[in-house]
Amino acid sequence: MTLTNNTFIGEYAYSLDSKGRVNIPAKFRQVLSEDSENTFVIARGMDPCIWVYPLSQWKEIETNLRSLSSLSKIHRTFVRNTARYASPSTYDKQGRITLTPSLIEYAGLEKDALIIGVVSKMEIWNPVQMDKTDKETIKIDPAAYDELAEKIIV
Amino acid sequence: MTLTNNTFIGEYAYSLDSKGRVNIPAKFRQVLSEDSENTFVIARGMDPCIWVYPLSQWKEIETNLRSLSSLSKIHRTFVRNTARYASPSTYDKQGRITLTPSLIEYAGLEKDALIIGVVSKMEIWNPVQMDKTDKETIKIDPAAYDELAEKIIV
DNA sequence: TAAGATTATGGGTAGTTGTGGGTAATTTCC
DNA sequence: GGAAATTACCCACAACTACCCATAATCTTA
Repeated sequence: MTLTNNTFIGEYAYSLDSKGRVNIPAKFRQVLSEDSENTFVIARGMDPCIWVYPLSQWKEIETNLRSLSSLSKIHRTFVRNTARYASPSTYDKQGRITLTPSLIEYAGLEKDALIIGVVSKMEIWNPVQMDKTDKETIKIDPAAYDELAEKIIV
Repeated sequence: MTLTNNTFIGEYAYSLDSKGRVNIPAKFRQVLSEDSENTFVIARGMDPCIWVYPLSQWKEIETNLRSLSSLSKIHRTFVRNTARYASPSTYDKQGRITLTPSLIEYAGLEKDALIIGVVSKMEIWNPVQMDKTDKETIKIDPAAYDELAEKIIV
């Protein structure tokens, strides 16, 4: 079965080893496009988790960041905050990437790591934090969902 | 793994030695394009930090500065302030560049130096100053910030 | 069901990287 | 021109990282 390139769905439970390595689900590695050269870019997520981009996708973000002028304070700040915690990571022969201590701390990762495919990228969560975030999410305003409905069909 | 030339991301903690030298992260040296000949240009940043450009990129900036007319006061000032404190620095066999006393003072650098890749160049900060700036950043207009994020982030 | 292939996890090792300091060459200043 | 200070270049060591191999668990296929 051939799935769409660079499209990640599903949830996987892995463990983080003492060297800060996590496995990338085999299915995700298989759909990673050739031009990403076995490499992902890890970065801070908007939620307390790690975002993992295919390299090719990250390069597009870089291109967009380049278009922002350093003369503008808000642009400078945005570029810095985005690039600062990002780091390329090529998976090894066993299919693992190495996370940076800074990102491990940011996501509050310990032994268990939950990898979730969110279509264009993936997220790495501490399962405990994911639960907590789930519960908070219930409180989301239903009106916001209605607004969404106008943008996307499920 | 082939990363994009002259594109710097990530954060690194280094120390400034008694001779005013700092290490350039190995990853940054690896992506520095050939035509920069192991050389960076250091300059005053808009924030209290040092901006470090690949030589090749700095040459482009020089070209742009040439195009600004000296008839305009703001142009004159901008060109003067940009050029004034700029200085080329080739890294040694260990990968270190030497900073000028003037720039070390401007950035308030002491023992610790935080090097941040901001895509087209890098920044060298005193970690304490970076923290302070981070906290001030919270005051930035969140709506404008979110708007930027929507344009850039995937 | 059994055998083979793939996948997840742990650990060892050689090469790379970061840091300190030394020495020779160059510049500055009297 | 010569002494002092500065700069550029070199070596050495400790820490770390990338790469490799081994093993157990899981999945695939005949």
